[in-house]
Amino acid sequence: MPRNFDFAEAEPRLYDWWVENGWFKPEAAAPGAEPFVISMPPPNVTGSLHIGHALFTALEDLMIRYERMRGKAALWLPGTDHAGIATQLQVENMLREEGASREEVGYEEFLHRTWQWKEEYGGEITSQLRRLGASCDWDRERFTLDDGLSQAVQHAFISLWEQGLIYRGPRLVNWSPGLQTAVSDLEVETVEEEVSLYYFGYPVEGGERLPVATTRPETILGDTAVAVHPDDHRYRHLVGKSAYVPMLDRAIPVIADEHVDMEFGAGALKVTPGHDFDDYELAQRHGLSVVNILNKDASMNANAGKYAGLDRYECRKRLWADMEAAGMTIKTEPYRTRIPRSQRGGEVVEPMMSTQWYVRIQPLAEKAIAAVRAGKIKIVPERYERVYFHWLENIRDWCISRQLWWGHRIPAWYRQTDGHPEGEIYVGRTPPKGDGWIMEQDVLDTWFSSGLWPFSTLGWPQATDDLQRFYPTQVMETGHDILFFWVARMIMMGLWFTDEAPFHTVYLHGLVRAEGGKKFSKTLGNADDPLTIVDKVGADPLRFTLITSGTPGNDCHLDETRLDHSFRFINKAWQMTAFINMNLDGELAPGVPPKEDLDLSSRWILSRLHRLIANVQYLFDIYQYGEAGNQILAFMWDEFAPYFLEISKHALYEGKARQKDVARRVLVHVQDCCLRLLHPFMPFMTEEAWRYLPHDGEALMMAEWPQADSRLIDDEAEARMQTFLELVREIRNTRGEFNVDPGKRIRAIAYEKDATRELADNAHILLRLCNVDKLTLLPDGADEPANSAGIVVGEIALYLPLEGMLDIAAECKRLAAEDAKLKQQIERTANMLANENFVQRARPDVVQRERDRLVELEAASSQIAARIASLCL
RNA sequence: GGGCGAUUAGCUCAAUUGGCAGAGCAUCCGGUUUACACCCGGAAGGUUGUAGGUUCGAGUCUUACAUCGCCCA
Repeated sequence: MPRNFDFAEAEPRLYDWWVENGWFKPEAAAPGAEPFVISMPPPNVTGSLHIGHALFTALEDLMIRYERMRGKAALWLPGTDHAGIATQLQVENMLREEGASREEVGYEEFLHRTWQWKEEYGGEITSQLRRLGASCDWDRERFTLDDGLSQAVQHAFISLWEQGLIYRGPRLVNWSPGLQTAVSDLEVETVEEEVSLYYFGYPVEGGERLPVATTRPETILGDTAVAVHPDDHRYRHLVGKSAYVPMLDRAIPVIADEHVDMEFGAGALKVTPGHDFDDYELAQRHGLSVVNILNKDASMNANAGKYAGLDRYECRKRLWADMEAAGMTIKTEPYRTRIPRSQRGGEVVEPMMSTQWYVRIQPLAEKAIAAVRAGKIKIVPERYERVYFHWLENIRDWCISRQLWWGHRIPAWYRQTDGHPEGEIYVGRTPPKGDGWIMEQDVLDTWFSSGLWPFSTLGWPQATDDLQRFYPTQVMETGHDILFFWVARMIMMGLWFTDEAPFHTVYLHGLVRAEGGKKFSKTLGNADDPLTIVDKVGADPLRFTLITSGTPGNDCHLDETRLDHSFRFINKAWQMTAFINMNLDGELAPGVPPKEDLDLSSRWILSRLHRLIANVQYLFDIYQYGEAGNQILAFMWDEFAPYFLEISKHALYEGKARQKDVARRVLVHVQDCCLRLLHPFMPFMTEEAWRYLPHDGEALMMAEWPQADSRLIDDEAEARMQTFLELVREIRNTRGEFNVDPGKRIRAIAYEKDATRELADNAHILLRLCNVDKLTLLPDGADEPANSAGIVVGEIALYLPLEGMLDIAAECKRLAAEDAKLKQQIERTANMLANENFVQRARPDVVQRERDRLVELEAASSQIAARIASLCL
């Protein structure tokens, strides 16, 4: 076995080997095996791997590998998302570099170029996932613009239309002037920013001025009313009169509405229904007209009069300057308010009137709420269920059309009637009979197709074999930041179209943050490329670190020192395997030796192991993978390696054949189980190391997941071993105290009784762990050993003859300190037991534990006292 | 304005139904014991954000507050 695990060599080799054997496919399981399916959250096809992908890969691959080892027909279905806006922007950038534009090359050519681009770069992300060890079924890989998925999208759209759940119409939408498309509410981020609040007097008939404040003066040009609160005695008398739009002199009414905030600004409100959502609603109530003053690129249109053609911000400046000159302005002051910005690109989004396609979402949302309420879908962590409900209960119709070229073209057709180019609408895959039908130009929101992902990837709407066998899926694992965008929409669409919850569990992970606590993202430019980490340390440490760095749903920081620690743990586990491997010799009977052959340390380590297995199982059941990983590490590094491996050297190097065999079988069993438990966390090292242990079966990834065997859990062995290990630590400390050379072998002496006889039977423990080569038992009443340091753990007292090295004064000081510590603990425990309430109300096992502890502490204390009496007084 | 999360060792984080607060890194001391210096043995480091409440017992449950972060309006 090689001295170190060469991850750079082994990772690609093992991955190819796994793939070649078809083990990533659900068909690798026994026929009729219960399926376990995860649809991979499809990364953007334009994207390259960032740390968030690495996290979901680590988690999902862990779940999949675990279930696969449990014998399930595990299917992790991978794919990518066409990411309408993002991809289109990439290709437009490319064209710009060539000095061209989307419009110049034209629709057909642009799509051609985009597909070309996708073919060239779209595979990058999936090849990166492979480097992390993702055990997905690549033969089933899907892309949201595939034929099959496109048909699913068309089918869904047409069904919703036929059910009256899709409508088209002019509404106020979030308009992205740079991208020149509508975006949904979710794609707009509002962030508080420092802006100016402009105060001015609105001219009213009769010469009065109605003071108004706005952060967007250019929208004055689109005002269709000025509103005051009906109870506002300052302005009540103006209601019903006309006001005049500054610089345009357009007459608009002064109206009264209870929604006007008398406290804000100067107390009156300018109403711009064409460019403000609240004003739009207000206008609806009052039957006001709507004026649009913007072009699609956010320059001013003809309704802006002499300002037409100006950019929105240029217009703001000019208009304000003109109003100032006209003496209409009052003041400007700094003001903090929330500015809506496009999630993609960051430009300020304008509410604008536009004709778009919408999903009437209420009926779908109701089903989605009911499914979670009824427990058909569980969200982990549970607290996100409230977030989910809140969003769905207040949901607004979903604007699904986008003015893009890259995406699923809406299957709708228009024909001119009575001079209206869109006078007649038909929805269907192909145009209806007759001439003059023109296909809709708009495409669908990418999330519309993503919403179908768990079933469209399996062949829906066709009743394929895969759909029948693998749908519904089991777990949806993704980031909590896309709970609304994606998870809720998948649940809505899944329930609506398949009448089944698309998965029974939603596991939401947190975001991986960089040093400053900022969200990793490409636009922030601080996303460390996970592959540079993989190049440096391999995929296993990255995966293990990501999984053990946080708890479900909570954000975590990726800490380099933890990464380093994971790397060293992987080396440690490799070295442990190497040790066992080099101590094998010939055939070994499989499984755990019979109980009568097991010595104390074997019974102890097997008990600890099976307790660990039970714990890990419990933790996996409640999705606490990080804690499970940490417990496996702690068991291996803090118990198995430093104690059992060391102790086993005695049997291996000096034992009889039978003892060697038992030791080997226990070592192999424990390490084999550990590698199995670790495999879902770190597939590469474990797979490679496992080959060097005796094993059945070809690959660890296809080996059985360990089951805790309660017959091997042995409280008594654990307790007695615990005492011995405490003695070991005490001896080490005492040696240190008196500067005994670590390499020097020393003796120990004890009075003979049951516990010390057992210790003598296991004297090799002391030899291997603290270099005590001989334990002498004295009969009762024998003289106390001279020149010895004394050690007490529970009822066992040991004397370490230290000849010239012992300093009596120092030893007395040490004993006194030890005694003081014991007395303190005795007091605490005694007080607890003296408390009637505690004894009567606490759980019996807790009370018993305290009683046992008290007995042990008192035994130790009296022995220390005796030692002090004979040595120091 | 409403909701959620976080606050634990110098730093990054754990702590499974409430039962003696733990790791890693950093710090200090000591070690080339034939699996591992990618290592081993030790030490130090805490009023668990603040103030109350429930309980025999609170990091954990509860109330209020503070600071930071996120989501929704």
